[in-house]
Amino acid sequence: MLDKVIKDEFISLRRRFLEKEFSRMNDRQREAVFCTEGPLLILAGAGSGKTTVIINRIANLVKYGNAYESDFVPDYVTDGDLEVLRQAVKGNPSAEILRRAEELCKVNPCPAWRILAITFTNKAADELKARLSNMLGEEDGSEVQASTFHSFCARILRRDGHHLGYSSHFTIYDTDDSRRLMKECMRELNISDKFLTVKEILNEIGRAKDSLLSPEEYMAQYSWDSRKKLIANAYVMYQKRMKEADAMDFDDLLYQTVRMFRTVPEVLEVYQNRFKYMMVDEYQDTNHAQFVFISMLAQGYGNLCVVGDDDQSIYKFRGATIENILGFEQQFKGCRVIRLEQNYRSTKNILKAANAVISKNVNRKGKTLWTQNPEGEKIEIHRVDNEDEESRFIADTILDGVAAGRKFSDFAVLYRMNAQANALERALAKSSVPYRIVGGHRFFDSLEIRDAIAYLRVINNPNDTVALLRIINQPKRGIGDVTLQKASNIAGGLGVSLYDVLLDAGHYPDISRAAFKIKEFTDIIEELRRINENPDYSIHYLYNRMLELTGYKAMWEQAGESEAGRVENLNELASSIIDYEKNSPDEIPQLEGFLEEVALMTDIDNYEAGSDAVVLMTMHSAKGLEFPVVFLPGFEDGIFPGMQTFFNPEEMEEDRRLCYVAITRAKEKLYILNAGSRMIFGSTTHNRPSRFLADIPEELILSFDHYGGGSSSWGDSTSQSYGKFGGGYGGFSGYEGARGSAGNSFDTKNVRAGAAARSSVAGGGISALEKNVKAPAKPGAGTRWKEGDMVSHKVFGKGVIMAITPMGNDYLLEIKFDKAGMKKVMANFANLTPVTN
DNA sequence: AGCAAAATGATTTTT
DNA sequence: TCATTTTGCT
Repeated sequence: MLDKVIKDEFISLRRRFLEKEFSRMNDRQREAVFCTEGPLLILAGAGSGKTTVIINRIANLVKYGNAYESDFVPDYVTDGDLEVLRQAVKGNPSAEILRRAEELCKVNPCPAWRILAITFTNKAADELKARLSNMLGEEDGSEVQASTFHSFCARILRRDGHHLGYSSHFTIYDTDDSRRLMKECMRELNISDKFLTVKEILNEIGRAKDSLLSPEEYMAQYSWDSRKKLIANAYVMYQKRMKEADAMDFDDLLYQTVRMFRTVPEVLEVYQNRFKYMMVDEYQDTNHAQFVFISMLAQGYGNLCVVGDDDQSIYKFRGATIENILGFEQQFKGCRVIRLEQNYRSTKNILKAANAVISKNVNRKGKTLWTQNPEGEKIEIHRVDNEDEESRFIADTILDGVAAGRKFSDFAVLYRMNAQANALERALAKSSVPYRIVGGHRFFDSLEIRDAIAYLRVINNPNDTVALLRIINQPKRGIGDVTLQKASNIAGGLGVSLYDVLLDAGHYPDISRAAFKIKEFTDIIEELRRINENPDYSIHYLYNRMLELTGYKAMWEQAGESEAGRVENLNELASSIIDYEKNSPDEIPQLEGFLEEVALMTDIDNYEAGSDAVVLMTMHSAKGLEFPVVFLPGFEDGIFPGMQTFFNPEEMEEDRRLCYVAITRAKEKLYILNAGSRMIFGSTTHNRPSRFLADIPEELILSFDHYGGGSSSWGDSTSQSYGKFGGGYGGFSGYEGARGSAGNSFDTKNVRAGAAARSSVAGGGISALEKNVKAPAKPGAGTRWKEGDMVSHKVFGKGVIMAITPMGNDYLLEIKFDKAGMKKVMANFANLTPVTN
């Protein structure tokens, strides 16, 4: 039995040694690193060194286990050992001393493979692995299970999914595949897309899966609601088809895994026992299913650490529930909470602005970031005429900055909508500013790439009917919809896959007419499948053969100059495949592996700060990144915060969080812009400055007003003031112009502004509407209305317009009809004709 | 079956 | 505005 004095000194020395080991972190961060046991919530503000904490925490677990908080002392500790520690904690100890000290300070170190680290992006997972390998050595570093929820679940399901009747080769469907499949289901169930759109149904199914409701449970729960009953039917058929195709969508990956954990406890136990420590990054972005998934695993050892920032929860529309992070303390009793509030990224001014904006939110844990960084420059807020001026201002400011010694890559432009990128792109190109757009149209979403991938998917899994239908007549092979419809029916009747039917199309009289053409197609696929199964051939060889044999590439090559980009993309995909083959951990890289990577990949993963170019991306995509100078265009009510947020406080809070995220991307200088008028989606809007601007304290900002209501230069006419908002803003919030509409339905989701609303609002404001000239007679081609006009309605008959209210892209008319009485109708949908007395 | 014209939809999108 | 999807026609 060791002497208590020795014990106490040993423990205290061990702590000092560990503190020295992790001395590069601040106190809070270190506390998070050493807190290894039980549930832990780390509230990590923007730029607070969150990733560093995660990495060091894992490193600590692998190297020292739970040594810091443990009072365990090994029996063999001698006076000599104490001396080693004493030397190790002061001055510059020798390597030998250090090595022995490290040995002495281990308490239940955890093997790297028993640590699970969940991230949201592949990029984050890869980064984590790279930095861990760097810190712990390749050996341990690569053994830490760092992956996304989805790829981790996919791995589990490939191994154990047979319990649910899935093969280990199941295909992963993306949203487009799901849409196609749902369209099929709706056709068969006779659900009109006028009544329920594909999107609505898939959204609802997504929510059901997120709530872990099976089709049957969903049906039972909502049997009283006829609309939901229809959705339930669609859900049932959709899941059935997915199973038949041996396919899972993104939501299935989690939903099915949890379902399997519930029904087959032995499988769950395997994973519970394996993972002694678990960490979840970006916890504020988890949804309910992910919460249940991770909770189930955590029931094993209970060592669950989640890291996140409730103020940066911006993916509610993807199912993220901020309640997961807000309620963590309730859900995991005895949980410890550590706040990381010191920011290492931004200036004091930028942080103060961010704090001020986010403090207006009610639904939050509450955190105030602080920094030791300098005060920094003030935030510049500029009001300009329109989006072209806005873009020009940004281009000019960047050029000035570069002239003053900055790099192009120091600048980022973060916008709310991808559609805002167009104007920026034009201006930057005009000024020869190198730029890069991240996100928006994704490479893997382009038509030709999706087709090419669909071919590979059919080769990999011919039961993948969605992929098969996508490419079977692409290029045209004379296999039309009618034939495929019949073939599908036969397949359904026989309980086999569509491809099986096609394989011996000759046997079925219904489709025998097309049998020859079908055989030509299946012969090609069979040939390609043989190539795929032959280990002598690489994936990229298979890919090239596929492009040749199917005639798919030739199709685009013959399509002329305008489609040259598609051919380029097809070649680009070949490089991706070769890349995959090079980097694949497998001895012989498999097509299946490539397809899985593609299915779970996004373009943001490819963002690297490599080239010296200005970066353009959405505020969402920018989360986690930082730039010396940030421009935030489009700070206008109706754009940011968006229109839909006005009536929905929760949405408003989400947009406010997004604003917080955007502001905190800036390290040194922040420019916020807004335009008096803006052309978006083909119609012009007139907007007031964003209400978020009012939240930023005056003393932090420099305000410039270039808004001249038509003047196109800010050179001389610039009014500068050091208070808030230089001049008065003219204009009104409303819309002019859009495409014409001939609709005569009252279905609000189809509401569109028609040519009827097109006008040049010179004087600004509703007055322009009121002053407007008499409506021309042609309906739908320039018709406008004013109060007192006599009109005729298809259903309601004759009436007089009593009131006009602008609403969205349209106008709400209140009409007193002779027979039908007072009615409210949308101008562009009422299909009114003027009545002249 | 295949084409051109018309309609449609558009916030954000870690997988 | 713009790309893609649906439609209406031959």
